[in-house]
Amino acid sequence: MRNKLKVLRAERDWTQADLAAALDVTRQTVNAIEKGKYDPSLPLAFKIGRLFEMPIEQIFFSGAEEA
Amino acid sequence: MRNKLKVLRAERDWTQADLAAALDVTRQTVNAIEKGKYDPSLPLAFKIGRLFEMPIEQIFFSGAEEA
DNA sequence: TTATGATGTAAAGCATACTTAACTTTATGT
DNA sequence: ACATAAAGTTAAGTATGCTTTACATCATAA
Repeated sequence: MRNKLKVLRAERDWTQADLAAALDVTRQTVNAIEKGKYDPSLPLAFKIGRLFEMPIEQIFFSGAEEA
Repeated sequence: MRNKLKVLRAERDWTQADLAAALDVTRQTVNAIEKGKYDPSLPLAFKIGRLFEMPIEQIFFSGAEEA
């Protein structure tokens, strides 16, 4: 699953640590999600959507590869 | 996290087993999610959204309780 | 009553999400 | 060169998502 976190962060000039704090997760978690190491849980995805004020589908997209 | 799975299923007259098959998960998984025992992973939530042709936020909603 | 389909539930196991702690790399500025 | 901030990465541990197997409950119907 790909995502726009890095761009959304850049638009706001936020560090990974800033975003992590806003989401109440660790910096490592933000880094891992941003780098596609794993997908966020649904609750965390909702938090992200709320924070950036956009639908989850506009932030995360399941590339053609996945089921 | 609450959800409308039971209603969406009812509207289509699908059993939990039908939905499970459509999502390629087990019947127990559908039952557990439907009963709020746990939340689906983000990829599964996407599949559900695609299947019912509606945004994830229209199927799942984080009630006031959760972070 | 007996059978059948749908739903509910539980235990054990594997995979994934997330944490803490620590170290490395890259870029920027002095 | 040295310091610092940001990003990248790793290991070990806990929690959650999902599977398989199995059994229990409930409604409908023959």
